[in-house]
Amino acid sequence: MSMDKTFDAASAEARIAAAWEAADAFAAGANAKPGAPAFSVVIPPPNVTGSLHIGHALNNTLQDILVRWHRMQGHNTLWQPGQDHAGIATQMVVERRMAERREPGRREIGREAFLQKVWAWKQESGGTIMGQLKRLGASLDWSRNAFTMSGAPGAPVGEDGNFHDAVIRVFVDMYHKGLIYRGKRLVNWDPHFETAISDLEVENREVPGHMWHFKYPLAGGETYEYVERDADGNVTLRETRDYISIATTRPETMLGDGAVAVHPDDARYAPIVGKLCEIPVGPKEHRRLIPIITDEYPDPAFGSGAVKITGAHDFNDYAVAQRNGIPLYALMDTKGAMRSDGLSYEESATLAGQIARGEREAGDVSQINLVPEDLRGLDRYEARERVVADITAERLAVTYLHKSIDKETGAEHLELRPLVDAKPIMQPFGDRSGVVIEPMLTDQWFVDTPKIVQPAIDAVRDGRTRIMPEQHEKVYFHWLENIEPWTISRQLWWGHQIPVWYGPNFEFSDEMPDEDLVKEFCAANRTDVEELALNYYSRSDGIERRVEFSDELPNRRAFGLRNDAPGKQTIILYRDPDVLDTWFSSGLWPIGTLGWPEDTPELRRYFPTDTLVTGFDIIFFWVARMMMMQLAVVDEVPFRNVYVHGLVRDEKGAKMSKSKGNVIDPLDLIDQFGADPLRFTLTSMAAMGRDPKLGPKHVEANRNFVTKIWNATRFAEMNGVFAAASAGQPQPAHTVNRWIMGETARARLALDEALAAYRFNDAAQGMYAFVWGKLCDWYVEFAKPLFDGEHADETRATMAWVIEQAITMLHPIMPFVTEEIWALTGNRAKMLVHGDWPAYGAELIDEAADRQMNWVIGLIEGVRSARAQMGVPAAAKLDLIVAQADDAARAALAANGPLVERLARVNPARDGEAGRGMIAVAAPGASFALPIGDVIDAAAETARLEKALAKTEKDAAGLRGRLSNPKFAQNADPEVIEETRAKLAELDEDAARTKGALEQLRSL
RNA sequence: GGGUGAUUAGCUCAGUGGUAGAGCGCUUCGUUCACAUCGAAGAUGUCAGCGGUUCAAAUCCGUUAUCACCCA
Repeated sequence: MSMDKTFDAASAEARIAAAWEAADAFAAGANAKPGAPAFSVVIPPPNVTGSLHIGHALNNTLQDILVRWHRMQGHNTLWQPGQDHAGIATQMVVERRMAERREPGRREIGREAFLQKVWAWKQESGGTIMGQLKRLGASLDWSRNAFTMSGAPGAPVGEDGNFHDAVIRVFVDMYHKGLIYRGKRLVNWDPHFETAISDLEVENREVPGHMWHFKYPLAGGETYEYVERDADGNVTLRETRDYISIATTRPETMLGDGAVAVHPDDARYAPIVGKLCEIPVGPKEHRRLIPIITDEYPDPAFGSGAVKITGAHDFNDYAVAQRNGIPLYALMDTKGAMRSDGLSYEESATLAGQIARGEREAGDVSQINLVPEDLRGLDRYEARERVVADITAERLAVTYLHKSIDKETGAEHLELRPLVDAKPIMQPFGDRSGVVIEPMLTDQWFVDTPKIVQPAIDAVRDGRTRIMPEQHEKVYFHWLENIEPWTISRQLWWGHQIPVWYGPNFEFSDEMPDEDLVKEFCAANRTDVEELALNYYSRSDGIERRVEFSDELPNRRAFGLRNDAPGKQTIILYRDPDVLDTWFSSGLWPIGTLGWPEDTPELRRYFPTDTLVTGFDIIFFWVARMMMMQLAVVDEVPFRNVYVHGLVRDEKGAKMSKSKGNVIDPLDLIDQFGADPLRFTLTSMAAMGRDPKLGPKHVEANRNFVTKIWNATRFAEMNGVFAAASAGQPQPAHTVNRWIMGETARARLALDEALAAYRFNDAAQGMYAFVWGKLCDWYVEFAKPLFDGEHADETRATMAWVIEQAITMLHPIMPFVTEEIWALTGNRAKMLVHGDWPAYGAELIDEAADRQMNWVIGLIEGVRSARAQMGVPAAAKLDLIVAQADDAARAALAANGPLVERLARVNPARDGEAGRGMIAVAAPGASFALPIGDVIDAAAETARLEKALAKTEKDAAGLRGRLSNPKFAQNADPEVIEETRAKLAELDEDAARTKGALEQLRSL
């Protein structure tokens, strides 16, 4: 057998991955020792439409390290894979595909047929990311692959999991506990997908916008004195006004204004609070009047200090409207166009006027449509232009005087222009659709999060779940402590349909608002619903009633009842057409993937899970919701640790984005360098609380690390190291071998400590320093002269062991190359993926060997440095004259002579005197001289030594100053004082030797 | 506006109180059979500024500046 010069990642990775899979190496409980503790991790389920990006690569590398580490320790390990069904994204992908194929649209083919197409798509293309994770080396238990829509009605064979049952069961339970309710509230509405979305699916971005300033005339031509003052109270403006000035970025919503609000302390508007003003849009004859009210919300320093209140189209305004009993007039339809339904503008304006004057209770205002006929059906942006144009034409825009000079006549020209500020404004965008989100007043289902939030807060406060790094706990608490109800209904087809059926309300009255005319029945299936319904509809009125299900949404005022014959009625129930937010199902991921609501062995063994590894961007989306849901449903935390990693950025620290074109595809990096270097790079950058900045350079550097350890193994193999090796831990006699075993133990201790603390970067960098800096740079070099001597056997055994230990410890980070080396270097009973994690520690550290080898390394470095600085040709072999040496130094030299000779390129040491033509090298307890011939440049040697002396003396002076400070002696740790003394003594000795060498140089 | 974090070598970053490190890059040298995807040697720092606590501060506290992210 002989090894190639480099590790061929491309061919080896596929082969090794196949071998792992064939051996079921990643199955739950694989390699578990009897009675071993469990270790379980659930993957943050990637989106079924997704493909692997660099963030997934980081996230899954870190999880894989933890999982492989525990599995090798013999723990009963499960890493649970799966995907979520991504309601909006998937529906979008499938609809787009249907359009590309010129197939009839979703509404034409109907819900059931559409869902079949989604399932077909899922089975065909939904597994992309899972295959990509395999390329990364992720050791997930693929046999347990889960899906948040598994087991839903219509799911094809092979998709028959339990997840649907779990989701429905939770909804029904929470409904009956009063934790889920239906209501009309302002929600984020995506006009593109025509569905509600949660606030977390909204991205607020600053975009260029405009601020218009308009005059709302006071009712009946009233006037008031408007006074503005500066900070000192001096009047800066005083004028009589017959209007109040309003600033807005959304003029089209003026049509739905219910009031104008000013701050209660704002003296400028005090004279007109409580009066009515006129909205300056719409047909002149039906101008609406709205009240001027006070509320804490307006900021007197912002704009004019007066704010128009459009409760149905702005979240802040909604709150003001709620506080002050201002009606909410909806202006738009589901596509974000101006409404065309409901009453005529004239009727609507009349009713609204009566409400504003207090002549009429607001009540249900849903039929009131305050969009003038000429604007109905227009897109919201067209409507905006029209409104602005109309107001400007009517001279009700606030204006400023624009001065220009006619170039030809030189005449000064004054003109009033409308005041429009171009300025950046924050706008909400749908994170999937990219269109501007419209706050909309709609009927939706909500989780009453304030009712279930406390256990999730407590669990982190009392440490049952730990979030790392700690700073993210603050984010978690802050969000949960200010939590809003969670909108969980979506106006989509792909998802878990809400298990609520509607029938007629038998307690209705004519005054009831529409939504109370229905009776809700919530149950997991039709049988249960039928029972609930029959229970409700059985009256002692002698009429026999049966229940029928329908998908048709009946007319609300006459629905749900059919008289079949005298004394016989059929109640028609229809199901809520909406589906649940994908995150509602993902929130149940830990229990759902383990088989809940069944009481499965997996649930008992692996729940609660150990560690959740995730990005900070989904702390709210996911971590907080899983905490709330699991605690609400099974009264247990879903995981004990949450490790939050950073966001992978490009080399310059910029966020990766398609539009910037700086996206790094992990699969490209794997193709180019291999999965191991990518994994190692991401790991070494995963410092707690920092964002890794990744460039191909880094990956290349770590590919070289793979090559390095590969070649160290190749060297060992060429020297018969593995042929001779016997299994087990060697007990060598030679200092070099004893030393490297101690270094191996140190590496093991540091690695386990780092991994236990989730300090992935320390784990990777520690192994890098050990393998390259200790094993390759020194041990392999030291071993070369030993392969022929009396210590040849033990050196081979030690090298075999050290390499085996190194690849074992590196396996969690770099599974492929280590598995390959494992197979090439021995007849193994099992694969390295199931290798035994080492447990040795400090007992392998031989302090004497340590001291001796560090002395040897120091001497070799001293000689090399002196040679290089004095320009001695690299090939020249010098004599090594021992001018002076203590016993320890002599012993070290005697034991390691051949090593020093080889690595420092010197002849065997001999005693002698330093003299002409020699350069000086000092080591602890010894002085050496190296004759380099008569051509020595005395000036250069003097300069070299003086430079070294200056540094030593400077360091020594610092230490001396510290030691001579009485307060230091008084306050510092005795250990620290002792260390400082020892260090100073060493420096003094070093300085003395160098001085001696300098004197000698001068005297010659 | 509020919150959080960052600021350390040319670059990317480690460094939780004892006098500063790594990788990459750079300079010089090197075909001795593990590796040129390598080796040896070398240069490079007001640890953002200011103030404080301490025997001792990159590290703790305050403050300023700049940048980034999150939330309004």
